[in-house]
Amino acid sequence: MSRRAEALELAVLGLLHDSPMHGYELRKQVNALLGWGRAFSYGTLYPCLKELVRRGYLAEDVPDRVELSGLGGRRGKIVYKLTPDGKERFVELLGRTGPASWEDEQFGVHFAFFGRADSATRLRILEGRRSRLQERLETFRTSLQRTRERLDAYTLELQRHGLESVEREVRWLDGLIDAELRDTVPGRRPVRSIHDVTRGRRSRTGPGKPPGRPAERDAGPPAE
Amino acid sequence: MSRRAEALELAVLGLLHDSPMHGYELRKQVNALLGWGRAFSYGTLYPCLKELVRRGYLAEDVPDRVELSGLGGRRGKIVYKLTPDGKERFVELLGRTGPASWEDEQFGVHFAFFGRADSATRLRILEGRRSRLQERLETFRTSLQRTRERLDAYTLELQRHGLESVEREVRWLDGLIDAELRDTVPGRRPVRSIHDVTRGRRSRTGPGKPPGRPAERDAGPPAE
DNA sequence: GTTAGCATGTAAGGAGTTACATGATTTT
DNA sequence: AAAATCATGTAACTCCTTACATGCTAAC
Repeated sequence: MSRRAEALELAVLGLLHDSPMHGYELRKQVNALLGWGRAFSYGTLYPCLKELVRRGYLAEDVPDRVELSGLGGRRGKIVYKLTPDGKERFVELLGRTGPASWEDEQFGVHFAFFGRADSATRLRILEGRRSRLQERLETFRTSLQRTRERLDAYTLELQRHGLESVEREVRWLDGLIDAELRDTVPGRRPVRSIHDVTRGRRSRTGPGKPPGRPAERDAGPPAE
Repeated sequence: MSRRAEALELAVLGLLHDSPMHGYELRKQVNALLGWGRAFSYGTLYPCLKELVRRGYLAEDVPDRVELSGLGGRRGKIVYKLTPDGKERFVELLGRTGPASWEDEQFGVHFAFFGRADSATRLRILEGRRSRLQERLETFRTSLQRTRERLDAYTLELQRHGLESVEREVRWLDGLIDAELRDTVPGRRPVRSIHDVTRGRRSRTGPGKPPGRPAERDAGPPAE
């Protein structure tokens, strides 16, 4: 089973946990959750639902239109909902903190359901993702350094922009990790607002920059 | 042929235009160009090279190890280079400004070779991409507005972050478009530095997109 | 002399989309 | 009553990766 398919499973379980739905509606929600280029087609979703039913994680609510047998086959909304086994499965998937959970395909779904995970899980995934991105950054930077001379302005600008995007995401993660630590380590206050957090303190890498600055630009590539 | 495969073709032609290479080296360069999650495997690259040779766009430089015939088959670096037909093909692909050129799969490659395209092409692609992203933004925002109430802090933060990233890319494009206009419309100075441009003026959301609006030709398959 | 990286290829298989088939319900 | 959208499904196909097979060349 691919990482993407696992992401789909988690998304389906998580969304149906909230409220039962039929496939058509579910697809829209899943795709909204996964965002932009991660959309799934019906050809993927329906078979996946069938499989989850087969494994006992979902139950189908077929509207009682029994009488119409004989022809065609039933055509009516099928509402899916989680079984107790499904809820168990959801919790199990939610608690997984291996590399898969912070790769591109799955990080988003895991994050979306962070509200139902415990703080330790959140922290492991956030930190895993951060170091994954930093790794990516390093590969990027070194390979850029080797070829910098031979690149024209546009290619260079493309690389620079890519680099900046990843750097930005690292800083975002820094903020979230900070918040996670602040909220749990000292006094165990519940998470209340994540919003102000992203422009709170950051930089767990250095002393610098007291709070306040809206962080609009900056981030020049590494000094050197 | 998929959009991704077209991106690969353009990348291969563009990189070999600069300097002949063998497959192994080429793969690294291609993947560096396409960046992060867009990497291709040998299973894709080698057949692609063969195909481009078959179509007459590439020529193989097999080192003259002729004598060793009979057994195994040749094992030596095969250096690929562009044929005149290949150069023509590159220019043709480079000049294409249809929807495909600004979708996620291909925008990056097109941008990387902007140095060899004319300003009109650059402008069409940049504007096409910008309006594509703005479209995405709008879908996002409206669907967010409908569901905002029922989302918890983490889901909301994920959406907010996604939105911000796209907004950021739009502003980046604004800067590039501005630069393109400044450099070509008034006095035809050559492009010199793209770097300072990204923090130039922005806000192009008003009524007037000055020059020719992006033409909707060459039939992209409708999104949904 | 053996590991590690360079280098080329291919066959099998998986994952997911497209295109189609069908029909219900709502809107115009 | 037509059009649009909601809704469910499946078979064929495409693209791409994985895993394997082969052998060269440099370093340790």
